[in-house]
Amino acid sequence: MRFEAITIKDIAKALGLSTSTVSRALRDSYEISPETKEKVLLYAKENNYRPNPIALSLKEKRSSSIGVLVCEIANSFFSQAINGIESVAQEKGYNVIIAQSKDDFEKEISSLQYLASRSVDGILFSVSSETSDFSHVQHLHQRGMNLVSFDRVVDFADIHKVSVDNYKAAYEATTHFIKNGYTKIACIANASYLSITKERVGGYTAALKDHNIAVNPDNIFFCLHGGLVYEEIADIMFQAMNTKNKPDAILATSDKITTSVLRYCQQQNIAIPKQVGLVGFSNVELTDLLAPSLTVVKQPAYEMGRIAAELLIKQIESKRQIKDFEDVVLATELHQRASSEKKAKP
Amino acid sequence: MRFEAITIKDIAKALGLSTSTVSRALRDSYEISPETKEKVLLYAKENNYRPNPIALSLKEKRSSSIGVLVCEIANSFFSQAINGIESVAQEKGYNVIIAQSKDDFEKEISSLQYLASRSVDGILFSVSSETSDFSHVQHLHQRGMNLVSFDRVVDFADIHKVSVDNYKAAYEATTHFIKNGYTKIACIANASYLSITKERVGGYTAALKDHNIAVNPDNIFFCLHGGLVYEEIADIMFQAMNTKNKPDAILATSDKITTSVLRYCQQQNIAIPKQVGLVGFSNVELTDLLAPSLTVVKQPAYEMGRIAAELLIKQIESKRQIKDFEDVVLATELHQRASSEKKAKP
DNA sequence: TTGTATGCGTTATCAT
DNA sequence: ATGATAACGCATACAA
Repeated sequence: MRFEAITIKDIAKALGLSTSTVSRALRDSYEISPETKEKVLLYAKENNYRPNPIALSLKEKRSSSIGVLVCEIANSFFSQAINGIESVAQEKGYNVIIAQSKDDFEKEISSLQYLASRSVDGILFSVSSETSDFSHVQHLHQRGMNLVSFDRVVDFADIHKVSVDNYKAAYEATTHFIKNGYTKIACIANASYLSITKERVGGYTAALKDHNIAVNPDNIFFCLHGGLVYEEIADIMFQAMNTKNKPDAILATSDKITTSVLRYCQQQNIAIPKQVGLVGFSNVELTDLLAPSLTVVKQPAYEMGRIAAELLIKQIESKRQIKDFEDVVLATELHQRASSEKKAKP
Repeated sequence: MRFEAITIKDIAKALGLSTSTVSRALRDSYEISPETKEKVLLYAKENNYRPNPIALSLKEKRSSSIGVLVCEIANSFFSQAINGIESVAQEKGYNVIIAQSKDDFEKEISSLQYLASRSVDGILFSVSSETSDFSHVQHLHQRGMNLVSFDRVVDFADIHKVSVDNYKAAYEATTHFIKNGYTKIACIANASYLSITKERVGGYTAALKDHNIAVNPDNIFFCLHGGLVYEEIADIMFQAMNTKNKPDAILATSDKITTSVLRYCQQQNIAIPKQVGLVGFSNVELTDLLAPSLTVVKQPAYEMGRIAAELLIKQIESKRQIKDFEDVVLATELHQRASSEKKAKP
């Protein structure tokens, strides 16, 4: 036996009514007699009737669900963002469907396609660090899919973007170093073409300039981390710590970079912040516990998720209103045309 | 303009064919001429045709999606489990729909109802720590919903359960203490009625007994943590560390408990493992980084998620086969009845 | 080889 | 106040 739920048809058959009567009774329509209403409602409750959301979706051309594409669910930054997204979706009556890109461009495309093929009303997405070609996103957008880009945002003029104030965070972190006497500050960032990277590096260089410290390009490191974050960071750290102009501080501009730098320092017995200052972007709750001397720039992932979800749902629902309005106009036109034809005929 | 995708009907109209021909051409049916097939396939590709999964769901009475109910997405244990679930779902062509119970019994019921109302083919769930009444789950099960219980499992005979070997893990952790000279070992566990708690405490007491150490009930602490984990653990720690028979080691039997104990020890300047030994269950990748002296029992959340998802999908698909078989039998019967009636008639 | 008709569950429109 | 019917997009049994 499989899960067989009761339908309007079943209720109608059981009570000797038509499906339309039952449907109207369930929706508490004014044109149904109180007795019938009561009968139907009672039967529905007793038999635990639930409208079939799929039939509803087909009819209403919407699914009441939103898709979320992140590179990795188990990344604490994204899981917190999803948490925020889910909380908003729940409030507004939407389902959340999750997909991962695993930082793989091909998987990103196929996941977006999958979500887009009319099973979701809108998509929240964070592009993978591999992604520099955004035509797949643009294509979806042109076809009218509701999209909101978050965290690692795409920079199209007309797609909503939600991200933390990376510039400000990096600026403040760098200033924090300078005020504490550090001057040779290295910056380790993600892939250079990502907007978050540009913003963070921008804040870093601006802070240096504002304090009359020359920006040394050799002190800015980018990484692509195709799954091997630690090894990549270890390479960068080795490189950085073995130059003649060794940095005295490091700005680690992402969660994974921060923890990797921490791990490297621990393995190499590099004391923080005595031998090298460190400010890291992080969401991992334990960071301050494990390395009390580490200054952390908290990324408000949960709030970002909430804001992005609110934006997307607002977009979905406003577009639906416009559509409804257009339908009314169209219907009126058709009606007028029909009646004028009627007049012309006899 | 909203997202308007092309349908079979559109293709049929454009090519002057019927919808069924197009449908069959797309499914590469043998009864369609090569030329027609080619025409249809070409047009479909050019116009980026995607079948509407919702219409398919309605027709096939399945949604190709599975629901996952956890208490908190942002909990690293669950986000890793979801990661595993998603990877299997992806392989098998299923969507993953996420719901959170936030450790709230009412929310757990409503989320399950929501997922169950025919929008998912099966549900993977981990009950909230508040849950001791399982009638909502049992009800779903009786109605034929595919269910797999994971992590915090329910103990019905006929619902699949997937969880880590908690007994063994706790047994080995406790033995580890004993071999290292600790004898006054306290155990901090979750709510006492949870199966995972019973297993973990069972492993702990068994290890003590097997090494001829008396089990002291005062050394076993349970917590319910309705959102305030740290405060609760801090209370327990204070209580434990201020008895005349102060424990020399602590077995922390969950992720959150482990990190809370760590935090408490740090705040109170209790050195680990010199003043107090600690073995913690954990999934947080940083644990070994921040407290190198901490022994960690890794919980294979990802693998658990994969196994649970595989089990659920297998269940869904085998049940579908049975249903198909029954349909064939039924159809044959109807056919035979119809033909015998035909014979009887003239 | 192709077209027509039906049904999945629901609601809206039109009829009674 | 209630019933019959069409439509949403798709697949398929049946008809031609």
